[in-house]
Amino acid sequence: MAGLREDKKRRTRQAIGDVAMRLFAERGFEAVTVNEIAEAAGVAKVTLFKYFPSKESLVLHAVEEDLAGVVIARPPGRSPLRALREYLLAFAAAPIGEADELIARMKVIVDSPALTAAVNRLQYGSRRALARALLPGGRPLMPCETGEGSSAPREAGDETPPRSDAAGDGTSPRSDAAPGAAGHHPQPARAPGADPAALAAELAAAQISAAVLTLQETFFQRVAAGMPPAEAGRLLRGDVDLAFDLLENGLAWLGEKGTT
Amino acid sequence: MAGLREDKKRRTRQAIGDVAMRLFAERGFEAVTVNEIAEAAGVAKVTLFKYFPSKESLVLHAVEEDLAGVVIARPPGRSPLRALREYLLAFAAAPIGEADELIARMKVIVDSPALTAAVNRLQYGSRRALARALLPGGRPLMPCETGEGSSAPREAGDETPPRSDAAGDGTSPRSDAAPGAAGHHPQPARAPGADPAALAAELAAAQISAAVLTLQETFFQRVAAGMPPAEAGRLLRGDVDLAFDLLENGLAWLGEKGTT
DNA sequence: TTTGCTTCTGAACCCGGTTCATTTATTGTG
DNA sequence: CACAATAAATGAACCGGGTTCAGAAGCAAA
Repeated sequence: MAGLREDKKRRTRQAIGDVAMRLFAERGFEAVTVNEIAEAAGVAKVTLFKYFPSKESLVLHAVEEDLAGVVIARPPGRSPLRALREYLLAFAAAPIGEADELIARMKVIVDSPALTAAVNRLQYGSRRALARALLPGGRPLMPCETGEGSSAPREAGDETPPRSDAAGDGTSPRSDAAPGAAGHHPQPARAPGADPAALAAELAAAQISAAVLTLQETFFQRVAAGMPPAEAGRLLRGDVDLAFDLLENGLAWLGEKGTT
Repeated sequence: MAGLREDKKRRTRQAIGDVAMRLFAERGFEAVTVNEIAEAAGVAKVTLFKYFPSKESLVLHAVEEDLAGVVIARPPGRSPLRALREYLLAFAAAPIGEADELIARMKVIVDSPALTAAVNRLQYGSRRALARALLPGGRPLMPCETGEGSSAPREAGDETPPRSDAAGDGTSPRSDAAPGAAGHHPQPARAPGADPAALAAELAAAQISAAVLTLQETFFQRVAAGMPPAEAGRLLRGDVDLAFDLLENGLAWLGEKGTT
């Protein structure tokens, strides 16, 4: 039960990740080869790829938003948008541990086109999940009872750093599959039928997801540029409110001048 | 001037693209290697890569939305959202030539995770351009004085065609760059300063862009599933209206029942 | 210790993409 | 027409991410 073996595995994984981040921070993501990382970590390349499914995952294994989970787990009576807004506000207010390591990671991400693209890809995946969560699909989506305005003050320090990842770190390398026959998407690719509710959910998910990604990017860039995380968090709170006001109230103001 | 050479080049490019699409349609994107394509087209691999910057670009060289251009070129007095809506409605209404070839292309794209990811990447690029276009440019964004409605500056299509896409079809392969020194992003990565107007533009662009991508995907999937393009276009018109109504009026309805 | 399992390893391989020196057209000029 | 100058095509070697495979440790229970 002790899992002496498990322990060694955990430490190996940690070691690989650490040395990789160190090299990336020193020389940039694209300038470090996986061979170097493996050698520096004292393992074979093939071993490295058993612990991390791709080079990208060495950086992104922790970066993951599970918006769908937030929506699904929201307390009854709360609208999805409000749940998401509060989730992000809580994230912005949470003290960020290990700032240095985090800053380095963000710097590496922001400085690498390949990695920002990978972040985008991750977001695309979570978007599909969010769309399903928004659909009154499976179970009771909205009790409609509209709890009273704004009480329910959100248990202060409850954790919820992004920690909620379902299946390990995304960023899988080979999606290869059978060529001849049918499609082979992660998601079954929603039926092309003309269900306006499904499309509405998909559109809403896309908008929300894109907005959250933009917030995340802005935050990353600020931190990567050297702003202390606490300060960046403070700014992020304002940004979250702006973003969700836009989401809720729409962009009709676009084209008029005084936007505030 | 005749450009006998140019002509040959054009035909070679066409031939490569054609044979590639044929192979992709037969066996799927990932199951065909560039070596095969080159051999089947009767050229060397290196020649293929002189005509197309990447394997993906063999499929995506035509797929490109320039939303920023639509916004910039809109007639005076028209809001960006309205211009975009009309642009998409026009696209939906336009008769689509060469349906068969188009269907095959969409099938290939929809069936390949790598290609859908690439489409996403393209969209990400155009999103930045759209954000810039939504910002009333270097100059006065919100003088707060609210000039009457629309007379604003904006000499129609004069200089500063911010020429979004720099080099032909996107999907370039090597973004490599110097490791040690500063960043090297395509876009200078907007300043992390806290300009709410810039952020609002970025958020609006993200939402719009995501919505358009969703529309595009839906359309693609319908066509790839065998729906005649004319029919898909008709459905697309309704979808466009739904999407832009959502964009303009917001998602506040989320969580209430009767969506419609 | 022996048996059985998991993990690790090295080496070869695939594929997308690039470099480079060389060959093969095409073009413009005397 | 011949002849350079120029542009394009070629093959072969190379790089880096990622996989496969046979076999060599390492650990656990007997």
